[in-house]
Amino acid sequence: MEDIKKESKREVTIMDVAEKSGVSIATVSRVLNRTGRYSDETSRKVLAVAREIGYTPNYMAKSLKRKKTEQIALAVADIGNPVYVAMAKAVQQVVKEHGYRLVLLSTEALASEEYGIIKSLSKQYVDGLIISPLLYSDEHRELIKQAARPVVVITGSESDPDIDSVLVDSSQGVRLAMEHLLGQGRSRIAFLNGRPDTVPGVARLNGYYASLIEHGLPRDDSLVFASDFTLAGGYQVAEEILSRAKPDAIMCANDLMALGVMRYLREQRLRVPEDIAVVGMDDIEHGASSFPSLTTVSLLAAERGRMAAELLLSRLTSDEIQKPKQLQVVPRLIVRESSVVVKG
Amino acid sequence: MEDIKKESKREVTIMDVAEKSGVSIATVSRVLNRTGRYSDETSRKVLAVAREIGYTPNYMAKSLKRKKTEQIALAVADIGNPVYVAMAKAVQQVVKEHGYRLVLLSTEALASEEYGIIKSLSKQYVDGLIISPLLYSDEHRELIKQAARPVVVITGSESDPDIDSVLVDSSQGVRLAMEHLLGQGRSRIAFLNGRPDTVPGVARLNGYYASLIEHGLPRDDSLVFASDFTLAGGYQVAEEILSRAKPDAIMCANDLMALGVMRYLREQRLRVPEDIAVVGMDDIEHGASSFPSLTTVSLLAAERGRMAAELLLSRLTSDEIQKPKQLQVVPRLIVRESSVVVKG
DNA sequence: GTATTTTGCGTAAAGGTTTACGCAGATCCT
DNA sequence: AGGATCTGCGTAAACCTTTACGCAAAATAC
Repeated sequence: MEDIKKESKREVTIMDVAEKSGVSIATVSRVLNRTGRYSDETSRKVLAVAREIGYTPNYMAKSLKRKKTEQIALAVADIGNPVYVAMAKAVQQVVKEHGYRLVLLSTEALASEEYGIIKSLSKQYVDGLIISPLLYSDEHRELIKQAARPVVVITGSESDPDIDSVLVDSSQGVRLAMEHLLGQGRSRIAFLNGRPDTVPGVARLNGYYASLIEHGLPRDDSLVFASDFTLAGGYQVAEEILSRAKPDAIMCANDLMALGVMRYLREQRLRVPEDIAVVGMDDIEHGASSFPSLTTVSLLAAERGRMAAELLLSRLTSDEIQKPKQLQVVPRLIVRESSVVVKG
Repeated sequence: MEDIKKESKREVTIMDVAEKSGVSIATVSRVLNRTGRYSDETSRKVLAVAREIGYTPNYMAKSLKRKKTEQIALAVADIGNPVYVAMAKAVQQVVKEHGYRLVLLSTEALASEEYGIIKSLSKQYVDGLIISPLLYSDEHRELIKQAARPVVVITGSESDPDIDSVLVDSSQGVRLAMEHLLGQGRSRIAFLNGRPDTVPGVARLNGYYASLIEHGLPRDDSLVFASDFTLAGGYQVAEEILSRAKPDAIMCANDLMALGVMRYLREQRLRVPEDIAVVGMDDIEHGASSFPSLTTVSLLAAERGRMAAELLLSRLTSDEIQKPKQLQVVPRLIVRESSVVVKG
């Protein structure tokens, strides 16, 4: 039983095509890229030979020379969250229309991962980056400003004026939802936050507090809970919310946690919305088809993805320097069954 | 108002580091890659300079020379399907442990996309590919065999013996579920397929038919429907299923469609499982927390992802040629509320 | 003390492209 | 017919690394 070493079959290069068709590599390159001048006859010959011997360009070499990869990256915290999937799909569509490819990176909410991506971005396999960081520290901002490729940030309501950003005020979104709940006669509204050290975590909690103040309600920290933005996380913390806060409504910082909470409530034979109203945020597809369907606040993830992609592409294709842009989108309340008692 | 052209600030290269630290580029490269021989003193100096002037390697040049990118790709049909997300997460974890990065590609179920990826794979920005094709034609197989980088296919129950594959017999999975439904006393079981021209579409429909034969039931094509494996698709076709087939159970080819169907049933005030039982397939997280929770068949997506990743990495790291492997996983029935009537 | 090995580092080639430049021949103008 | 312009193509440099090879100096051996 002998070990057979891999024979490293040499790749077929542009030189092979050139030789076999009796022209120079420059000509082959011109034909293949439809650039410069060449006759119809040589074009036909070169293309025929290329197909015959199965030539495909080496993108490493190509982009080393061109300083372009025709790829862009989207870095999100957790691809398990449908809201990022929706964002990714929107980005994908836009970049594809422009002949770019999308590379999806999931950072698992690790700042170190994010730093690494931004830092080595300069010479990575992408021409630009869209990043939606869960955390958005000074270090992020510093790295992004120094990054050697265009970066667009999708984040909360405030960014750095020197950084291209697509913003949404999710604190405002929470206020919309709170207003709705209060309007439905709920008075003891618990708040289930995600990780409180993250951008959305901070913003949404602020929205909750701001809303209480607006309505002259007392701030009661025993009504505030935190989990991790996942369905399982919402499910786990639900018991504690019920036993400790005894609320008549639960405002959740995102839809996944809201669905987790509703699952627990159902298991406890509690009726939503009759016993407890539940509201989420993000407007993921599953919220529309859950039972009861979930009242939520849309932060227009797809729209923001589209805007970010278009902004990034405009940076890549134009070679004039333009002032950094700050685009904004406004949250929208979507009322469904989980928060409105229908009188039979 | 004048157009300011981007000044293309020259990247800092290994030559800059070499010059500033008074050594040759070879030495810098050795220090940076911890390879070959160099003294402690030069190491310190080089590293200091590199950090000072902010050097980061150009991966294009590096991989052109090394013929390695330290990246692998996972191509799936639809990243909007949570089952692929679960798969991706498992792959991500494995490759990360080995110092590789995962690039996620969503083909939107287009065979042409898949062909393109496999073809140009040889000189793309990845060292290997894991692909879970919705369609799996002869052309796929041919291209995969000729691909210049290792490819692992995640697909149904049969592949090519010359291709590294991770398999699961989803037809068997459907039979498990059917057996369960029949055991619950259901007799008029409709089948909601996904796209029937796909690998899973064919397999699952076959499983349905096989199951009927096993139990001596007549084949009734008016009970068979097709959609597109999405939640919205399941929702849309549900009305037709009800009006045309009048079933007492609906076997869905995947969980997303099952959730869509359940949503429609609820809107129609039909009780699941009392009026109609519903079973899905894939075991996505949302199925466990839907109401009622969804009986399903797990095809062990995460496990298959893990296996595929490990297989691919073993191909990449060992340089002995080994016979292609066919790994298999067996489906598992998961009974939940949507198919079992509890007597109160 | 010389002979051998080890150490540290530099030179230069290679990896596969794209592209600026230049040259010869064909075409056009007057 | 002589000059200018256009056309098609080749030569060679550049993109930034890694690495085989070789050489001088230092360390070790006897």
